[in-house]
Amino acid sequence: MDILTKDFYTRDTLTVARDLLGREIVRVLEDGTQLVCRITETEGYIGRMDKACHAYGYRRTPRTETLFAPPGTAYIYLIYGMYHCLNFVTEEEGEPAAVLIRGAVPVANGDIIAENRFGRKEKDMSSYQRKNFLNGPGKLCRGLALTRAQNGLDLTDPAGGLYVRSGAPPDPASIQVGKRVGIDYAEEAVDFPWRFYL
DNA sequence: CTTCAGATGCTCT
DNA sequence: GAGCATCTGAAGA
Repeated sequence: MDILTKDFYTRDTLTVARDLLGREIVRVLEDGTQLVCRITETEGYIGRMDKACHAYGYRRTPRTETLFAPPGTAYIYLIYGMYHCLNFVTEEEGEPAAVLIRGAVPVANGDIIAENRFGRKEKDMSSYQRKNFLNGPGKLCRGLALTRAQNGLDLTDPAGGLYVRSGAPPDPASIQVGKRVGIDYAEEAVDFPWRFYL
C-alpha cells in the first residue's frame, strides 16, 4: 500500500482533513514492530484566520515552530500536563496549519496497542474499553506510544518510524461534519464546521 | 446511561 | 500565574 507523499499534505487543510479519513497510520517501534490504525476522526486548524489554532495570526513560538515546517511533518504536543495530541502539518510551507487526528480503530498489532492503553491484551479488554479504545487524541497517542519525542518527524519518510498509507477510502456518504471539540475559548471559530468523522 | 472533580506539567504572559 | 485541541474513575439516575 502506498505511503502518502508530500503532495497529499500540500493542500487546503480541510480537504486534507476529510481525505485522511480511512487512511492508515503506521507507527514503527524501536524493535521494528508496526502498530497500524485507521483514521476515523480529524479536525482542521488554520493559523491564518483560526483563533483555535496555536499559530493563530502566524504566531511563532518554540512550540508552534513545527507548524511552520514543511507539509507532511508530525506536530505533537503535550496537553493538560499528561496527554499528547498528534497532528499532520498541511498547506504550503510557511502557512501554519495542521490536521488533528482525533480518533482511529486498530488494524494491526492491536494487542500491543491495547497494552499501551490498558496494560492488557485485546481479548482481555472490557466492552467499555473496546468502545473507548482510540476514540480521542490523547487515547490515540497513548496507544501508539507517541510523545513529544516524535514531534517534527517527517511523515513522508518511512525511516522516521511514523507515516500514513492510503488505506481504503470510505464511502463519502458516511462522512459526518461538525464543530470542533474543546476550543470554547476560540470566539467565532468555535462554530467552524471543521471536524470530520465516520 | 449521565455528570463531575481531579490529575499534572508545559507554554506563554 | 493562568490556562490548556483530555481522560478517568466514582457516584448517581
